[in-house]
Amino acid sequence: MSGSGAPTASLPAEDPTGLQSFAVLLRRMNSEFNRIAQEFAQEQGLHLTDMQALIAILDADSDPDAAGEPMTPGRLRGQLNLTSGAVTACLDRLERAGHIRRVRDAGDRRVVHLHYAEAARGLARDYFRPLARSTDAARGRFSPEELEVVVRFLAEMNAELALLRRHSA
Amino acid sequence: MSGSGAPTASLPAEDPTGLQSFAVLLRRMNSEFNRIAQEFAQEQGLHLTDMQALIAILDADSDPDAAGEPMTPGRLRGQLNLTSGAVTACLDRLERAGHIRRVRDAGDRRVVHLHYAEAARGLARDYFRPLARSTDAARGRFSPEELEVVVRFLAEMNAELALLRRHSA
DNA sequence: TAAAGTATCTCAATGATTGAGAGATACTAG
DNA sequence: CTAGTATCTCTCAATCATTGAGATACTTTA
Repeated sequence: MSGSGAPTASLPAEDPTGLQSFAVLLRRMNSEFNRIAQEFAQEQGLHLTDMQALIAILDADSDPDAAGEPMTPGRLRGQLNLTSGAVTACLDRLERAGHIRRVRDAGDRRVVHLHYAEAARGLARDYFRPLARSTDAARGRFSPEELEVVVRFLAEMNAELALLRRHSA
Repeated sequence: MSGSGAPTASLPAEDPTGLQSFAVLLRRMNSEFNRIAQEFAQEQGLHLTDMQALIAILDADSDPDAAGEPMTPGRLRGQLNLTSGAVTACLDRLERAGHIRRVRDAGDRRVVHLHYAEAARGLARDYFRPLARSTDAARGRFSPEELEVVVRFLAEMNAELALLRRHSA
């Protein structure tokens, strides 16, 4: 610390539940997640983009919560912040590797629905298993009441972040 | 959900503090963070990689907690999972844009220390401000005792993730 | 001093991403 | 029903970040 400009400085982040603590913890968690994701993707010969796309497809396809509809290239484009060309290339790679199938929608034939192949499920499981184990290990150290608090916080946090998303759009 | 292989299936994630809920919440949070980071980077004409590098440099340079030492290309390489060429290119971009300076270490002259320029601080502030606001908004809805629980959970989670990192290395 | 080790950089090749535009299909109004 | 407009996906040449082997400069050990 060079004690530079900012008059708000010299807060040694001593408050363990202060904003600073949260910022540090959340940032670190994000970094770790990303590093793990990237490492796994690399091991599988995939790119981080491919991995993100695959997970988004799996989520949409198996989770009726998201929208009930399977993923489409267009939605992926928005969700991953890619251009159309990049989405096509990414899906080409995933399809060539046998992780997904493209299926023309019967109703609107401009639309392509993205379905995962069974192999992709295994891949996702392999990816999530260690993360799940870690999460479970952490969960195990808290009482049900405490877990409820944590879940509530995460939900609130997500709601705020979603808000932030719209705000800047 | 096609009710495939796994005998652990058919958990409709009804348990609001179950592992499933945590997985979904954490994953979503991670995605949002990444999307926000990427959008911001794009607005600034930077890449996500550059942004991550810049933050790592800022953290190391201003946070004595990390190591006391400023960041170096070598450490960045490990932290961001890049090759040497990519690190050099990334630092070239950041230096050209005036965000960082490269300074040869006096003691070991093979080593380059990375320091941020003042402009970079402003950039980081602009990046973190909305995130801080969101975090604060969420924080505001919890009692001090509850916040303590959340912080403890995040810390535990990070500890587990760090463990995971070593395990796979 | 020689040899081995370490930190960073160089550069040609690779390949993901961009971005404009084409092609195909859907809606909407005359 | 037809023309016109909007939407969804894909194509393709250009761009540019990344890779990876090696060069360079410095340090440490023998």
